[in-house]
Amino acid sequence: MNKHKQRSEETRNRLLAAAESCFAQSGFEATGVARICKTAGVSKGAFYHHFSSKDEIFFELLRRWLDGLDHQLTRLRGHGDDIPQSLMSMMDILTNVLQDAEKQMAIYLEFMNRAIRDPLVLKSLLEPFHRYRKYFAEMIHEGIAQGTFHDVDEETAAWMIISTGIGLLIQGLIDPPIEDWDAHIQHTLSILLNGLIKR
Amino acid sequence: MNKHKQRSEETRNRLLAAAESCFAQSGFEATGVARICKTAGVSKGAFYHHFSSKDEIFFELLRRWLDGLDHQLTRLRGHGDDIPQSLMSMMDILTNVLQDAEKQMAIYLEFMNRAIRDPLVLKSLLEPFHRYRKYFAEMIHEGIAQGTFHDVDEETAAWMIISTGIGLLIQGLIDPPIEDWDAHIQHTLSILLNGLIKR
DNA sequence: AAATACATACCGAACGGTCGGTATTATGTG
DNA sequence: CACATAATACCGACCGTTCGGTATGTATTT
Repeated sequence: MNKHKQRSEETRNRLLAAAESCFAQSGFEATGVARICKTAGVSKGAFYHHFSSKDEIFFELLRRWLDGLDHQLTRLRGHGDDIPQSLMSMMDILTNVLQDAEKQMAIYLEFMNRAIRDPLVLKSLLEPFHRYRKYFAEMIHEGIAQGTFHDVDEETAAWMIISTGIGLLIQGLIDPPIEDWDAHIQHTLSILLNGLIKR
Repeated sequence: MNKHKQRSEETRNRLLAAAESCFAQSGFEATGVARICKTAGVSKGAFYHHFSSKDEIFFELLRRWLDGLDHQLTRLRGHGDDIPQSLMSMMDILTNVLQDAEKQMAIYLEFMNRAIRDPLVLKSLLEPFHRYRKYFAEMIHEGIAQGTFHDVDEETAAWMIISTGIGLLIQGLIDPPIEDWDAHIQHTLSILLNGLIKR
């Protein structure tokens, strides 16, 4: 029961990787199951042995991504009460997302694109989205209470932080000559924090 | 020579409207030409009489949208040197885009989604994008020269303004319970300007 | 032998696009 | 004016291809 499991898991991962690459390259609809199989170097039989449909492999991809985000979020949770600093480190998550995805980023757009049409995808996407926003809003609330921040509307500010993240991601996707993501993001965040911090 | 042109143009517009609606609802790939025709209430023959391919009608839609943006941009160009005020009015363009699209917004995502894959779409999208960014950067440069703004990196700030716009659009798409776009955008912009204006 | 992990061959549906034909309108001629 | 001719706008059956998915067979491990 070992050789089987090993081989099986490897095939499954190859399929997932291939699907991710194909979806990022051509989008969900334009990608055929046949091409995923060819990219993975396996047959259609193998595909339908591991996944019941093209949809299912997409959902599995989405699930893994969201799990990764969640993992990063919980790892960063609550260390110290220097709010601006915490905000900065929260945004490191974004940096990670932007950097380690790089060429595969296009699949995020695919996630969003499907989310608009498919309520199930929407729900999966929205839940962590809201968690993020809530978390940001709490931090800003705390910052205001401490007197560090201006008395801005917390919800709006949280919205804006996420907006900035999404905007950066998409601009990075569409207009890619970004040499130094890290510096760019730092720059952007400092402007954003400037708008929040009292001086 | 009149009845023909009239009827023809109306059919063409019906097809364009139908295509816009279908693409927004289901995406480009998932929308069949047949459904566009059915929505428009005309035959396939009519479709291929007016457009040489499904691609072409998509490009026409994109072209019209970009033309609209350009029109709004040129109408607002250079009136007064109150930089923050000008910036605010520039952002009115965004408000317009967000509001008058509303239900049809999803097609913007489709534009972006295709831009990643199709160099031609990308070029069409990128050019006005760059124009916007350049324009914002110039305004910020002027603001810095006037002493109104902090000495931030102009390019980064321009990037950020656009990022905010895109982020708002996408969040509005995915997470729609926005009752009052106008107030929301005003709020957001004031935070952004806070980060730029000296006090 | 039984089960697992795949490969191959194939199916019906749906796709974008074509094509021969018709109905309506504009135009040239007497 | 009448009437033939040409051009335009449109119809809808149809074609080749590709798609997601299935049915069935085979090799390998337990």
